[in-house]
Amino acid sequence: MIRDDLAAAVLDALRALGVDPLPATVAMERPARREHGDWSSNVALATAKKAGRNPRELAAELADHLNAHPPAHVTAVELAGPGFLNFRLAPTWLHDVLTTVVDEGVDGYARSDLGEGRTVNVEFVSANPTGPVHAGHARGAAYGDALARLLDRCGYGVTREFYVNDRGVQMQKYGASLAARKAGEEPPEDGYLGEYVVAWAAEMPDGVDPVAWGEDRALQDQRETLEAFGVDFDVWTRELSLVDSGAIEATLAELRALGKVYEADGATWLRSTEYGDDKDRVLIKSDGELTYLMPDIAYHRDKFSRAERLINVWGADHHGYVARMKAAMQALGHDPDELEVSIVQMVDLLKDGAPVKISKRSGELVELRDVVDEVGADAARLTYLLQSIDSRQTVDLAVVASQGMENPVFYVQMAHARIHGIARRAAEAGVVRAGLDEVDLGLLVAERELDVLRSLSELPEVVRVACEDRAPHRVTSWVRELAGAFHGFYHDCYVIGDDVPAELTQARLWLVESARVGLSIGLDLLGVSAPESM
RNA sequence: GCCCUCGUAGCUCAGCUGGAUAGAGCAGCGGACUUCUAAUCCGCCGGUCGCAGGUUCGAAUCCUGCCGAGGGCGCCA
Repeated sequence: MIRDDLAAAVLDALRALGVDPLPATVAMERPARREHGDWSSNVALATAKKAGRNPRELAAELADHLNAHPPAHVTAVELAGPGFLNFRLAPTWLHDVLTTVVDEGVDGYARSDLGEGRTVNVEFVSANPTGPVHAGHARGAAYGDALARLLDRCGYGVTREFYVNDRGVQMQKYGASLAARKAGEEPPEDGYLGEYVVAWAAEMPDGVDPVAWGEDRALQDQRETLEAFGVDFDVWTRELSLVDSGAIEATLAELRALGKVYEADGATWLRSTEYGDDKDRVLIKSDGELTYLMPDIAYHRDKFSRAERLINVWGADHHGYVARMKAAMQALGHDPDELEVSIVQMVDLLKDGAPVKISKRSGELVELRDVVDEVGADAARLTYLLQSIDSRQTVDLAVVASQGMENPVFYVQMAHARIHGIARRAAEAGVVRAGLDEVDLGLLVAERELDVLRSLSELPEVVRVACEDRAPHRVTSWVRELAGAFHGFYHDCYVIGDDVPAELTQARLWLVESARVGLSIGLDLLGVSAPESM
């Protein structure tokens, strides 16, 4: 890659100039301003002090040396500002990018071995099996799935997992609510009041256990809805299966053997304060019932037996739970850093201009199924992936459903549709794309053309950083940028036409192909479809 | 009181882990269609990066303290 080539050349120059000590890394970056060249480095500023040199003088000497021994594609190296080195490159470096993109293709370009084949388990959504998946779950669903896609592209062995909390009082209340509705009665105190309970109760056969039947019904609904949203899980783990397998007992026994639990006030406690938690936590209540925490510890222990690293996607209302779970894993001998928790901040939902409060118990909710039906999975997913999970998000369903300019999903999908529009036009005109090695990419010199290639050149870095930072929204930003560059190209540079020379048409067809590859990769990472026409 | 996240243009948000004159989209104003989709493109307008210190060649970015918003501090899940 050009970045590494330039960095290596700078390092050689530093060595040739006798700079000591040499920096561990040479930073190369894309300057924000075009007049600062195609690439720049702050290496003189960063190393001058330790080497006992004046930054500007050092930069000047480096520039001289590099101009005397220019790396491939470099036409000029300039000293600028307090000691920056600005590199100007011939467009050939971007033609190389094009070749790389189309050679490596959708499957190969912007892939990395960051993960080195390590296994990672991403657990997300994990809605209780007491009702449908609602809009409150959707942000975590879109995030978790996009993160899994990123990890996969970066060389991790990924498992998408859904944890089913099918044990405990909520299930009993849910079952009782179903039974009451079936009998034509109101749900009990603290029961589930949603309309869906009425509908499902009407489906429920006579003589079945309402809790077990209700769980299956809810899971079926959740699975269908998530599938329609583009999210497929590899593993669904039921809490009851941990009871049946003895995993909970085994985990408790292990913690006891390790001396990490004690009895007090009639309850059984975990010594989580030994590992940085604020207070010790109850595992078994004084009435003999397990807390939520105990099976969850067993569950995480189980996940660690199946994957080297765990990533939990939790809502902000669960962040207080992180310290105790990490403590529990540490007590069991795991490295707490191998348990990551991505905290997704809350979503404020706006429907018809008014805020919607989500509450499954009261039945006041917007089902994800309805959102997908109304606005489509693509628009919904892109909306949720528009911004960092660290920021609280306001989702206005009217905006997501709109086909106007305020909705970015059409902007990016349109770019992809236009690419295929060009292909259709080429077919009509009888233009056949020649082999890449027979085409003169040197004809691609217009700024609009080069902008597309510049954007494509950044994708591998974007994917790597997005993966490392667990930040799929960076991919969203990039996709919008590439789409913008492509629309500009599309507007100004005709690919097929009487006044476009045949050679230029050929070069541009390959440019279009490289844009198609880039857009396909980006949209796929987000789980957004790439339509061929709109 | 303690912990987590956020505070950047009228609105919604980026900002590549410290770089040069802080960027997009929307909204507003003004332009561009005989040609591959005008669901597009171009220009203009718009900022004490919450406030105050600190770290250094250099801070929206890192540290500390305040202010404001949201979330969390159960033998609930």
